[in-house]
Amino acid sequence: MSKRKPQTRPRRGSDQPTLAQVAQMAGVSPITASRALNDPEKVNEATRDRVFQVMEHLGYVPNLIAGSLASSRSRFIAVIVPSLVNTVFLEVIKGLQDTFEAAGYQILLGNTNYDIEREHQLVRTFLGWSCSALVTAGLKHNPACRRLLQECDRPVMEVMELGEALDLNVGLDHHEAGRCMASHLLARGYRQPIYVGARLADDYRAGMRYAGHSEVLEAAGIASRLIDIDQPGSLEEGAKCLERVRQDYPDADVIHFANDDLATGALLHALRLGIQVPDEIAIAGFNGLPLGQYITPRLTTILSPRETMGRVAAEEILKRLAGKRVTRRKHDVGFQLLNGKST
Amino acid sequence: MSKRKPQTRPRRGSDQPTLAQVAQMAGVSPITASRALNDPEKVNEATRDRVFQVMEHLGYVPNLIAGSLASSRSRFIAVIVPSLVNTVFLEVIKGLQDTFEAAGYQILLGNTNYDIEREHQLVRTFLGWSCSALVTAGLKHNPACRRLLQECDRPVMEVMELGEALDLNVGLDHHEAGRCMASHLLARGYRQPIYVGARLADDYRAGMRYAGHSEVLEAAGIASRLIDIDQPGSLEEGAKCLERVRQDYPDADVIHFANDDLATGALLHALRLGIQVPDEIAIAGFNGLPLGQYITPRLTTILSPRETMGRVAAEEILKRLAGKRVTRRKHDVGFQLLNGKST
DNA sequence: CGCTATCATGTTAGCGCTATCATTGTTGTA
DNA sequence: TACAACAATGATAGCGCTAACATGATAGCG
Repeated sequence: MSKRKPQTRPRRGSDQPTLAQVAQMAGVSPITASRALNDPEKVNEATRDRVFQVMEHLGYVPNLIAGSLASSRSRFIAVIVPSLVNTVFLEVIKGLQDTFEAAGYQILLGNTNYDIEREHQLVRTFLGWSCSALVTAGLKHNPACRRLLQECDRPVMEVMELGEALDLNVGLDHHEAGRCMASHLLARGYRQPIYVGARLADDYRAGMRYAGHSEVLEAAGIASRLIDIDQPGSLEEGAKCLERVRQDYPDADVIHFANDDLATGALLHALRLGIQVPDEIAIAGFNGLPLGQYITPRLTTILSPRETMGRVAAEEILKRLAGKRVTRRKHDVGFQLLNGKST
Repeated sequence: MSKRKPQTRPRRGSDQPTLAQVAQMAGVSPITASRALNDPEKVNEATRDRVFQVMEHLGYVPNLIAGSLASSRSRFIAVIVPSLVNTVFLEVIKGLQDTFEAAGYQILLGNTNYDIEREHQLVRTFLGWSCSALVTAGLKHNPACRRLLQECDRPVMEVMELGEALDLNVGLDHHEAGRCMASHLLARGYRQPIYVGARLADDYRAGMRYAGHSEVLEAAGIASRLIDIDQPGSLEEGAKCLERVRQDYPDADVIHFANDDLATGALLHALRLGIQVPDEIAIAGFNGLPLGQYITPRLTTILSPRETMGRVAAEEILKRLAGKRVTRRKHDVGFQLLNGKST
């Protein structure tokens, strides 16, 4: 028998109408239909209207995958965060989202769960989607991931903290924030402070704040003391920590918590137990969450401009993508001491 | 008259290595290299190792866009929520994310900002990315969007509330939740309740809870009263509402808030003003956020299983994508009355 | 030994779109 | 009138990958 030679092998992906079909019905070439969508000014108005009418009629939905492949541009922005539980990252994401969505970009969200290998995997995946830029929380990456980011030839933005960045960098100086709060505590007369963090190995930015805190204390001749619990920060853990400090370090006159969740938990628990804050023990936090600002006594904390961080990061990336020369690679969004009544 | 020369027109997208290059270096055909990645069992182990070695050597990153186009499958899941500010949606997203990411799917997150036209636009975009399934918060869509969802021929999941769904549906009965809380309030002896919501036109699920609330009250011969503020729910707005109720409705004996943010704000404000809760006025909320459960008096509220909702929704979709017959299209995740000390 | 089943790999032809260059007709202008 | 400049559209050839089918080698079996 005859061997079947190159015969047409049907293989339609979806049964959606294609640009080619639209073009044919409108009596134009596919490229004109394409231009009507992506470059409307280059197409005669009458033609354009006709094309749009057919699109409407057929319920045409552009296949963005095909378009991206052909143009090797994807309008994706990769965003990699270590956690979605923490509202801090959520607010950064929101700042990014609002800005990028308005500019017609789609965010690809990745969550590493504080696993640095996972980050590498996510970066690979997102590069595979031809993302236009990458945003990652923090400056810590494994070597392979760092190499990928360095060589991927598109804007790479590291947010949250400032330091030796690969490319763009928007954040705040956590070390300085730790110093700031410690100085405040000293100025208020506290001499037996204790720092309480939650999983500092993961939340290494809290560790940086502790380093700043220690530095200031030691300069004043005071030894710094640390408790690092093995639970994510929460109201409940904050309460537990308060009790633990009262028991194990009865001389402590102030607890400097790594975040507002812990601090607020401790504060509420103190109220409940009838412990006078700040007279018996003072409490400070970090983040400036609404909650801490809404209880009495108002929590002393440091406000981190989270949404701003996302917005600024997005704006800088957009500038780069628009081909503008970027003068400043590093943006310090700063922080603000909220002098409450808990210290 | 020589027309034109079909001369080769170079056009490389990125300068990344391609599968073809990998294949050539490994001395196999492209399809074998492709199989080594996507169907490892179908390739001889020695060959596979050789291919992987070359990939490693070249720093090959698979172009997922090309792969998706060729296979018309994308491993994207579209998730459309009306807001990112509200932690409620965040927790649903988290449930979705964890489950889908573990199954190798990537979430495409869209935020409508309570704009129903925007939802339509997002659905179009996401269909353009050949997403494998769509998840939207709520059952309300504009007609064009509804048609798209109906005809897109892939799993469509509507989460948050139960009702007349297009396809799959996971959520809870908000009307019943409203009834539940109202019954509780009646049982506790309150007779002058007032319901306070924030932007009920947007947050229509809170409106459904109000409907349930009214129904129960009216059955008991009590007229229902409503305040609908034009701000998103927050601690601060909750506090303002408390004052407003005290002034405009001095007879009110309980405030049933549409959410815990408002309720907690009111509760904290009452503490601050020295108003006795629940003796002078009782307070109830909805959601079961940790905060409300962590203050004294503990907030009476209804716990909505948010992360569970996301997880169940993802699991149902995955079942469908795996080709399993889905027996139940509708999943009621229920809710739980948290009987606190504020009522 | 002939025959089928299975494995490992290859050939060909797209997926649906856009970059690049080419072609036509129209207008401006010296 | 000649010619450049432009506006509108089209022909062709990919983007990088995989589906569908094909092939050759080896194994299994009565």
